[in-house]
Amino acid sequence: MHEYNPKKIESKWQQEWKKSGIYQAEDSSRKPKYYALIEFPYPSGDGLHVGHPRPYIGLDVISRKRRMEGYNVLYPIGWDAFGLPTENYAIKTGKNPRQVTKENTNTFRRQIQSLGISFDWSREINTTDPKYYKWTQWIFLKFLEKGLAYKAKVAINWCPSCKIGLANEEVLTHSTSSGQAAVCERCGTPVEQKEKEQWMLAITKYADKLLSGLDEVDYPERVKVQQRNWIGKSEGALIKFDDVEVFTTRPDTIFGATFVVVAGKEDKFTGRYVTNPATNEEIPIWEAEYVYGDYGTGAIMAVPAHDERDYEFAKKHDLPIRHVIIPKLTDPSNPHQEGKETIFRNAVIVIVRNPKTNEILTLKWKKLPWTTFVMGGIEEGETPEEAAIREIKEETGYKNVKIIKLLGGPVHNEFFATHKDENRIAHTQGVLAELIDEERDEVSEEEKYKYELVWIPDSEIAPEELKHTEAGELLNRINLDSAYTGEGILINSDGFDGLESEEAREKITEKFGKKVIKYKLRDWIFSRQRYWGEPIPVVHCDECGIVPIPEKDLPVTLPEVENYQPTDTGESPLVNITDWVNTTCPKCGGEAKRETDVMPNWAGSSWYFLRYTDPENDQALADKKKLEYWIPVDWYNGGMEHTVLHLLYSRFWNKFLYDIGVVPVDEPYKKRTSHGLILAEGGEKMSKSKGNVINPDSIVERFGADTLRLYEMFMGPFEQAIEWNDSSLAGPRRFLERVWRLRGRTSNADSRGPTSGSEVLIHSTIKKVSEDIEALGFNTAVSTLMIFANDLEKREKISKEEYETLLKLLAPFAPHIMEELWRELGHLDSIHKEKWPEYDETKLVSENVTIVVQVNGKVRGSLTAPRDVEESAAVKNALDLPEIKKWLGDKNVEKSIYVPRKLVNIVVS
RNA sequence: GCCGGGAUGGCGGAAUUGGUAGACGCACACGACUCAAAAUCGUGCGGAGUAAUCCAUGAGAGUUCGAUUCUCUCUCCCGGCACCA
Repeated sequence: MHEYNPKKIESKWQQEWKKSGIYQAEDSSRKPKYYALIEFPYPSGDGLHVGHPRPYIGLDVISRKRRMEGYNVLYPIGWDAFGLPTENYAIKTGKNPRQVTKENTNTFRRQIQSLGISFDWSREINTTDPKYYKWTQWIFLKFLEKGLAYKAKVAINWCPSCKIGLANEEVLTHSTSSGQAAVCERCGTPVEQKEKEQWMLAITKYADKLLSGLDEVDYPERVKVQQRNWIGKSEGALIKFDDVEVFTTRPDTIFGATFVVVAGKEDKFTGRYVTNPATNEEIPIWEAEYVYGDYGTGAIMAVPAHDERDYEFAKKHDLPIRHVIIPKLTDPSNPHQEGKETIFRNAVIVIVRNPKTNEILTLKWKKLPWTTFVMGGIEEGETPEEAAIREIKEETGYKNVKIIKLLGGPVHNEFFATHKDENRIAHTQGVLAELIDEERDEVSEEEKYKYELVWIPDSEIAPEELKHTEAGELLNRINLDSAYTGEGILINSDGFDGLESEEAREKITEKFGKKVIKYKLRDWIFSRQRYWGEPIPVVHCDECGIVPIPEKDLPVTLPEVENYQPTDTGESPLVNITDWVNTTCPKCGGEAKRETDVMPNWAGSSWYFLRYTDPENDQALADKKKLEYWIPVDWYNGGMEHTVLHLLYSRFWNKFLYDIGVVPVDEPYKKRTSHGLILAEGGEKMSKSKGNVINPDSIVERFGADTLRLYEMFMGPFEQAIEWNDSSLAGPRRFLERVWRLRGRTSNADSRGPTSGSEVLIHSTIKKVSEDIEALGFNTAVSTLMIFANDLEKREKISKEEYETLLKLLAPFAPHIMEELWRELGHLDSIHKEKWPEYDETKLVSENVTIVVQVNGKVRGSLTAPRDVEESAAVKNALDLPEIKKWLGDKNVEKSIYVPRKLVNIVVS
């Protein structure tokens, strides 16, 4: 038999597959459809590196398996080719961006095709093709028509190096020694704010739909969390403090609002007073940086008792703190009882500390199983501090104590007082006190009789040993200097006292303000003042204003230009192409100028998955029937870096197109997964500038595409970042060679089925490989196949059926070599059209099982027994094993544990 | 600071309704074949110990007959958010 020569067979089968078109999706088929999608690449001048194909191979394995399972699969590819790097490269080299794009896509195409990915190349698209961007422009006009595209003067993030405005999503915040710096995502230059007229897309109108849609899709939780964070929805109230309107999510705390804070630069407010509409108090307006001018109303009501930032601010400027929300506790062992009277009282709990010994005073009750702190009711007209001092004297006799501080606000505690047979609600104020000296008076006989005093070192105080439900909360507060930001019961809130936060929010909002929903999400700045993008298809006419280009005149194509340099004024280089700019108004026929801004590079990728269903259509972005057949995408894999950019934008566009009746479903992607990056050896990202890029061409040259594919699937968990390791490629290559050589053992074996002993292995292999592939466990799927092949290798004869099963299971991973071996076995048609192997559930377990024997939980031996062996027999056999007897000696067998088919544990003492 | 995810041999990594830790592969060592080398095949390969055996899944505690897996505390690493009222 000849040697395994990947170079020869890989190009042979690639040509063969191309000729027969076996990976082309059918637009009408009786088979169920499956749409697998990867993020189409940006064809940069650097060419492909070994990280690019990882997702392509992953979904290729899925796609190939799906075809074998009888699906009509669409697995397309194209080029996301508009954008800055190409334009900058073109400027630098004096080439035309169109030409650069063509060269780059040729390189990428050749490289990807050398890997034998089962893309349907007949549907290849390119966002820079006028036949494609005609429809990008068409969608823009629909946005315009529906009022979702508009022009606005906004402060944009301007990158002085790229000379381009950036969307919020394209700006990174970096921590620096001097605080936070906003920098350009692409080049790292600090961004400047620049006021400019910009085209905007009203993505905020879709904020709620983008949020609620997440509930029905199968995305990784962290992707959903990131999108939710980015949208940043919060429900609250707008409330007027005279002419200052504030936004708050906690209207339930309004009675604690002791001042108002406005964002900086709001000079007209500072030094003034406004009325708190709830308390009718005059409260001051302060100005602080922690309030943002561009969120909410740019003003807040400050509730220092219940907001950390307000609390810090109030402490610093000595502003009043009023507690209006108190935590609600109930005693789980003594809950309120039905039909009993409920008694309310205000109380103090006093934590008395002796600073000399660092001990805390507790009272150990004599007739009751309680340990408590000093405590008692607050009497009419008494402050909590006064009540505390009085109770200390009465209960302990200590004469000289001082109050250190109140422990935050009161706590609401509900319990049933067994000794009094009544329900109690106590609002308990924690007080911290210290002994000045240890001088004591005698306490009354009555008090002496009730309890003894026990001093406990403060490090040993255990809240669960104290009777008070609120003990833990109060002890925490000793060292805490902060606001209570949780929810609870309202106090000091006039007619709202006793309500819980949630109900109070409703009622207070109703009375003093109005309900409102705010988002962090901003409208999408859609203009770029560059050349290499889709022209925004409108003209500016002195008579008619902004006029859209009629649909029949689309696309508005980019003019050929000599000079692409961006301008320092921030205008597009297109403004200088007067031939192109000067045109006539489609409405009045008068003179008009074309819009010179182009779209951001996110535009083309926001709808490309729709175009694959019908890439040549010149009457619509895609035929409606085809969209109905193919959309939604069943499985979309892409990088985490696109979670709040591309993924959010394309969901937005799809929802819009759904609303205007163009696409059939509102969520474009049923399932989303993400792959981990492949890092250079040493753990750094691969980049041309670092010179650590590994080109797949060299790997294909040395090992072959099948080895590269297999290695990328085997190297580690698909979703995790992993370092490239050149020497590890040898393993997958050797494995393929072994599979190649195994064919020699099958030639004379005409026995059909596997022998009974190997049946368990083959069925469990099929099961595990099938399941692992679905769960992105490609690495363990491959190792399972290696185990299977290793087992076959040890046998003298291999049945054809077993060998063919191995080939079929490996076909999605290493398609060329498996095709070759398959044909060598005499098959006339492709292995990739074969049926995916199925397993028989009843053949997954063997007659005999190995049972591990432990003594006191440590493995000391094993035995073989029939799989349905009785517990008593298993234990008896275990006890009879010589290696077990050794461990038992004359010890007493206390008990045994039997896990069926797995383990016996003998417990001795 | 808050929210996720993670830490297992020299290396990549397996194993979780708690049940033989280190599958599979890389590297390495020794042996066979060879004049020799490569390739291939075989054996070994967490640490200590001649061995019996003991120790070992970031650290410490707990629950359990039994813990990489569950609970608590802590350390470090990665990702996201970061005054959003």
